[in-house]
Amino acid sequence: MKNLRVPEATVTRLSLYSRFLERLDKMGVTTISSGEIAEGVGVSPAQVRKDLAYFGEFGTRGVGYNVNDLKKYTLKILGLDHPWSLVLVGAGNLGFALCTYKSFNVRGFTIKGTFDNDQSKIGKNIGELEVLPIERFEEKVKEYDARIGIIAVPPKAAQEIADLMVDTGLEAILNFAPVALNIPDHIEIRNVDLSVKLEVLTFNLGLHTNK
Amino acid sequence: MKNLRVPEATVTRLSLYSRFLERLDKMGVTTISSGEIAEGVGVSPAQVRKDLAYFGEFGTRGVGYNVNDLKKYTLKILGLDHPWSLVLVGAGNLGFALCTYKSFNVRGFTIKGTFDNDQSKIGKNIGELEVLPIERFEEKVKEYDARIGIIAVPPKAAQEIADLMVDTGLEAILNFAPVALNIPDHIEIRNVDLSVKLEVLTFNLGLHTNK
DNA sequence: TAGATTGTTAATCGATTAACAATC
DNA sequence: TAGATTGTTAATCGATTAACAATC
Repeated sequence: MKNLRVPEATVTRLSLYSRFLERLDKMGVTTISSGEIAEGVGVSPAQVRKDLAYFGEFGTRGVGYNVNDLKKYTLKILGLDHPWSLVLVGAGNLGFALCTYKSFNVRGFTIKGTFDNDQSKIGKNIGELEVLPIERFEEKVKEYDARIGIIAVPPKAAQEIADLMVDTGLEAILNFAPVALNIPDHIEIRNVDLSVKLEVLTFNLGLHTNK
Repeated sequence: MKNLRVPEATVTRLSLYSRFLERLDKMGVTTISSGEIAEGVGVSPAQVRKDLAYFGEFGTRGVGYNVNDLKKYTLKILGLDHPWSLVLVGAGNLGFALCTYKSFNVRGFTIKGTFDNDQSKIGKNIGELEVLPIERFEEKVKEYDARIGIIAVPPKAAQEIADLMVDTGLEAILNFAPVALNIPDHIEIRNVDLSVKLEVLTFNLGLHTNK
């Protein structure tokens, strides 16, 4: 089944399958069933097959999937068959953690530039990366050919930085600031909202206690 | 409509409403309509009313909602009418960033203890918080009366730490390690998966380019 | 051939949206 | 009263699950 609108939940799971397959591949596993993938990432076997079916027929009936092939297909589908250059604004503790976050590199993401407007941070190094003044943002985005920006500034500064990213021509934003950003429709944006996740937990803990 | 099963998406949005209401309340806004809340967090007005209706009738027809009251109700529903003590394992860059993350405190979350098994990290300070050896985890969880644990260790160590948290009697886990953890059903777990979010972005950028 | 597992369809389940009566 | 906005129901939409024929 090609060319259907793909649910975002499917894309999210595809990313999980992909990472799991990469691990299996490194371990030398050559063949795997939908049931084993399902168990490995915590979903149902039918779901795995349905998700993959959006993009093609990758398996062999009676046998399963070739791990290395399926790994490559999933990477291709996710756009990870080539590396991605990112830029990050906000060289605070979170920005620092993201710049040094190993799992990004494994998947082909490299933060090429980090920016801040705080004089006490500019010029300092994060690994091999020098924190640059926000004034040099546009210049560097072009130089690195970055299409994705990460926002790791305090809530109050987030909209301003989002505007800057849009104006500079970035196409996608990963936002860690806990605010809803106003962004034109043609820009992809996803929020990583740390408090919200915790609050889902406290809500559920409350449910148990009250019953 | 009380006592229905509440969709997780509703809880997530409730958390967004709650934070938005807190901001409005601080700004001195006293009354607000579902349409204004909707605009503030980026959903539809019908959705706001439907979400709130799971928990009661908080508004006045023809008028809207009292900001301060609704703020308090949402906090109560989310279990945020009292503070929460958290413990965190993994004093790397991400653990450090989480320990110093301001937005947690605003919502009543305090990381009371940080643990690691790396001798080079133990004894160091994160703010006023001393990094303790993992051996003292259980003792301190009891002391702090913590019910929620945060996992910020490398993928390979994550399952082991999850087991430790379960054995210690924690009831909920926020996992930042990019692996699926095996956890008994009665423990609440949510994953914050940074790469996955980026990959949803690259997938979507690919869609645009291919058309 | 017998056993296993995929790909796909149909059935189920759940969430969102639209519409509007109730009511301030 | 007229205008505004909620709470709720019904309609729509979409995603997940179950089942099974196809086929290795």
